[in-house]
Amino acid sequence: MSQPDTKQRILCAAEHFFARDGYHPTSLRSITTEAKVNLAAVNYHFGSKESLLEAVIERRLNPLNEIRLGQLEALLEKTERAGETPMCREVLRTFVEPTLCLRLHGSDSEDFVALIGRILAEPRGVAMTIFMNHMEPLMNRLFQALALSLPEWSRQTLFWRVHFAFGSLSHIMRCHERHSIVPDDVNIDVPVDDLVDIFLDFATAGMEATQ
Amino acid sequence: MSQPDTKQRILCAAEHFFARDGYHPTSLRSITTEAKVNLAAVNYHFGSKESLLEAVIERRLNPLNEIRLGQLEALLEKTERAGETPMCREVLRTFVEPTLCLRLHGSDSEDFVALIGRILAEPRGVAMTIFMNHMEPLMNRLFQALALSLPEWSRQTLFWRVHFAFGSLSHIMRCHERHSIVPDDVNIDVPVDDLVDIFLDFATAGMEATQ
DNA sequence: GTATGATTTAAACGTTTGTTTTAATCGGGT
DNA sequence: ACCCGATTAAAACAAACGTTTAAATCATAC
Repeated sequence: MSQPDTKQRILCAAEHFFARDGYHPTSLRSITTEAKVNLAAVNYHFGSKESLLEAVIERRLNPLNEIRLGQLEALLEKTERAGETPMCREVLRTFVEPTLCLRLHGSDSEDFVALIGRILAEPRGVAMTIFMNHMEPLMNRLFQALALSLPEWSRQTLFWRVHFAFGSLSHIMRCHERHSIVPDDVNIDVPVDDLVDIFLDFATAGMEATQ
Repeated sequence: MSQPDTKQRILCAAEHFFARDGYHPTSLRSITTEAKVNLAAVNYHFGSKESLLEAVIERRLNPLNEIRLGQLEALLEKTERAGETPMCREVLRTFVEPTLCLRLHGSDSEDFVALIGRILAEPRGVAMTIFMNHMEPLMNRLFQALALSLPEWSRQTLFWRVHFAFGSLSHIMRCHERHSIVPDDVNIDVPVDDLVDIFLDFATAGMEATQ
């Protein structure tokens, strides 16, 4: 093979454009031009534009969800051994920290974070079905764990608050671009660890709020 | 004029499709078919597809922001007369309640809420610039009011938390469709007033969280 | 070296897109 | 009754889209 990484180059270029411009506005021609491959390579290697999107999602989401699930199970095991109940903040952290870590410069997954943020914002989009299939087991486990850490709240209340927390998270996943109104004296480039804590302060308080 | 409401019918149909499918996937042909007008009517009355989007946004956003700003100014006047500081929850309410009220069945603005939710999720989209121009004055005023009600927090902290709160809000604006995983025993159709309170419980606690 | 399967290439495919054009039709003022 | 600007209608426009085709090229095994 003269260029053994054709598929990878397509995946990277597609990830880049899908994240920046969205799925529909991105043409296969712009992807293949950026990837320096022939136009037909997409259909040859992936079958269709939609299958390409699926491949882009799966390449990063599967490893990410394994990390998330691993951390969550580890936390649950640890607290159960100690006869304790997991803290809401720590449950959330197992989900949030691996996510925001991908925003690190040079993590080569920066685009993916923005892409997921966009997917979460397109309720009936092509990507949502693909995405949700890969998220459902983890989501159910996370919901269980949160119910364990917040036994005083009804499932109804819990559901909405998880919803809100995910809304917040998906919002900042989209926003390494500053498309919102940023006051002059606010620095938007905070280290990832700080951002995780800033977010967990907010989300944990929201989850634990008295009615 | 045989059909004096051609423009309005186009606006409604466009709002419907833009909200459901997004801006790019929606064709002018599907809009004009639904509106029962000729294809050329869009370009005749609005100039272009993008200008149509702008008109769709402005038709509802301007009145909405007037209500929001009116309630906010009223609150600030009232508390100032009483020599008090506005409560964070009430500041947020002036923004959130008029928004979620549009989700009411039969408010004829249900589609618009979902559309705004989508716009907020497309950082570099055509709609974002249009949208932000109309939001900036209100956003600045809201940020001022929140700083007043939460004097103990730095502008940096405040900024991020406003960001999170808006993320939560935009998320539920998109989700009168149930695209997320809903447990069987959770009823997603809560009255608007209840949803406002459920949201304000979460967001206020998040805004006021101790670090 | 030659045959073989995998990959790349260039070109064309048929649709669909937003927009423009040109003619037909309408409604109110003189 | 007639005219005129505003609106509607049908048709065509060029451009861009995802996909397919068929030939050329490559790497590898015999």
